[in-house]
Amino acid sequence: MAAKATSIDIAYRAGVSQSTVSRALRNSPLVSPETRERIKAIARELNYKVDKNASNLRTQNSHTLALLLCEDPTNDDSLINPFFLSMLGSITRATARQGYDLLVSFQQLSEDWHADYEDSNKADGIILLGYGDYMDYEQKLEKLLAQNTHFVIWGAEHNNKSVLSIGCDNVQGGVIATEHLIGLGRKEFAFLGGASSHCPEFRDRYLGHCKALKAAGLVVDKRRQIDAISTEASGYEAAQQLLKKGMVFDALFAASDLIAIGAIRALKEQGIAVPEDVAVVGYDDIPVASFANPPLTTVKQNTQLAGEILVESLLRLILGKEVSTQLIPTSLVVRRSCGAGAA
Amino acid sequence: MAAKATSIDIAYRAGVSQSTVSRALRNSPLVSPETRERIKAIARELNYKVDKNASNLRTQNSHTLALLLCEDPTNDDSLINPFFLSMLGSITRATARQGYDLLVSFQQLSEDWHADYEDSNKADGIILLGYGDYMDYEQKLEKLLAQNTHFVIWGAEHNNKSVLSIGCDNVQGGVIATEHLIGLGRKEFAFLGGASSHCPEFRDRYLGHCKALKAAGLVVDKRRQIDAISTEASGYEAAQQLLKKGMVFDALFAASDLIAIGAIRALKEQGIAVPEDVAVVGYDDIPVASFANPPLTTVKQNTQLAGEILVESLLRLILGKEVSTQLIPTSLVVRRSCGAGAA
DNA sequence: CTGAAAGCGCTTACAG
DNA sequence: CTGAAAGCGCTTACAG
Repeated sequence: MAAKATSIDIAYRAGVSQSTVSRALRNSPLVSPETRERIKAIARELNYKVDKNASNLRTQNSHTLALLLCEDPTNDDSLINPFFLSMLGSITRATARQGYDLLVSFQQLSEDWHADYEDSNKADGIILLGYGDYMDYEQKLEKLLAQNTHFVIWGAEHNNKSVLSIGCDNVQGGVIATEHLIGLGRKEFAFLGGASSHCPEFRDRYLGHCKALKAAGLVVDKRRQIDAISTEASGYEAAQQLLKKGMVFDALFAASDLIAIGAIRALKEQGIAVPEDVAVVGYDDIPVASFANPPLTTVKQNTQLAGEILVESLLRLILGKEVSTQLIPTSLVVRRSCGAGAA
Repeated sequence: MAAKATSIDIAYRAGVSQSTVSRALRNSPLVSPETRERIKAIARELNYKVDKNASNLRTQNSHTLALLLCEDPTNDDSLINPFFLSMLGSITRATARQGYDLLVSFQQLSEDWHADYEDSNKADGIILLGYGDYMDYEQKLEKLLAQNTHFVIWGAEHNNKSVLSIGCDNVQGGVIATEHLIGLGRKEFAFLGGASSHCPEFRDRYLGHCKALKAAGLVVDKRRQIDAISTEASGYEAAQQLLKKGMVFDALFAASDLIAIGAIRALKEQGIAVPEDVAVVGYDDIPVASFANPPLTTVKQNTQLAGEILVESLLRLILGKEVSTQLIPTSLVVRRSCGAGAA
């Protein structure tokens, strides 16, 4: 394998200094167009690429962002939440579009994650992507702040206002899902998913849910809210609990699609028809949602936009520009599980 | 923000030379245990992290791998094949376990991808992950080879033997799916998915399918093979074509789960019961498979193992150790769509 | 066991 | 417009 070409090799062939090569390749106006083209031609020929380690060392920035996926350690069996996949896709694209590279890693594997990337100059900033429970990371976030690390987290607004967070408007999502069901004539609601602040996304969805109920003059019955985590099994169990308690309801709003799908299975087993007896709406619009039986009406998060805003905000933060916590609106995808006409 | 600490700052505080600091932090046996601990304590206190750009520049390797997702440009709407997500997860984990970082990018966005990472010393090697059709990349692969880039591709064995490929044994997958259906008494088979070498994974699944049929003394009817790409819509359409041609069959093997799900929809629309009239087996075991109606029997690829082997092989290649193209065995996940007893 | 020194390949003031 | 030179922060022979 021929040794990799350096700017000195090019300088030698072009008969100029190494500084000129560097300038030409960076399109500096200080170098004459002819010289620049000649140098570029030689660079192409030698398959030259600027050594990022050297240029990053010199300029003290890496043009790289790091994405940390903070997952529940429960589902480590290579089962990533499909919502994250979608986010990963849009973040990857947004990062590339901005001319940055993206390092990806999982939180579990690096005890020392809070410092790993930016402190070692491998990344200029960090995106934290996790579902819900950032409480566990509280201390680590503090440390990140203390170290002046540039980072942005996905999710609900954080208690600490200095933490920049970008997330979908979960309250609004809860509202539109509930309003839709109310509009279809439903009156007795159940909600599956955590309502504690330990799970801020779910809590906000529940808050939106309650807000819409109150606005419509409907009862909020705390007994019809059952905690659940975002798995099919948990949704199944939560719905069973609800039925075992003898609760009567004609509408069910689940804090995630997986919960909704598990709940539908439990309802069906008890001979309860969806949507005839109970209308169901989920949250996330994961790919499975459209294949559920009946196809699931759900609140969709705009992951495309979310990824772009995450990356853009982080970049602004890195550049010292003004940034602010943002909420991204959600939209309802109507399918059959809610009892509306749609296919 | 306090300037980042360097090894010189530590040396100053510890009253030793910078060389000694570097040695201590790298656990060199050349430095006395007491000195080492003292230096490490100071490093911790100052929140010091080795500057990767500097160390990589010096050692000329990056301890980073790059993952290039080569997707069909058709589904760029942040819709990544869930199979890739699973692979991404296991590759990320395997990479971290080996002490490497992982850069992720999508092929579409970087015209010049073949050279981007390794040539700029940002990565020591590249993993190419794509579904099927590497023909489009043929030239780029040649270039990678010519440049002596370290890379490994996911998928079927490549014509060019110098290309290191790791993939699941698609022929064997086709065999076990078909044998299972034969064991259930099915006799007339249809196959949905490309059979040309343009789509090597699908072709191999088809070859395995035919192999099993022949071994059982059953007919291989080319008219019952319809091309399809890995989408629900394509599967739906392919099944419709099959029916329109008046083909009779009691078993259907689809080259992917999405194709199978689309096909089931088409069959149902024609009043054909699955699995009673036609038993169906898919391929991939994507999350949707277990939620399909009926739940889909499918061939599962061991993504966990695959990710590990990809990473390990690439690392061996980088280190100049011996490596060889490998096939990973597949397994059948039996659900209801094939007509076997399982739930 | 430790230190002084070279050098990885760039970028960018500084001097013409 | 161009070149000579410094320096980014490390690692590692070399010399003790």
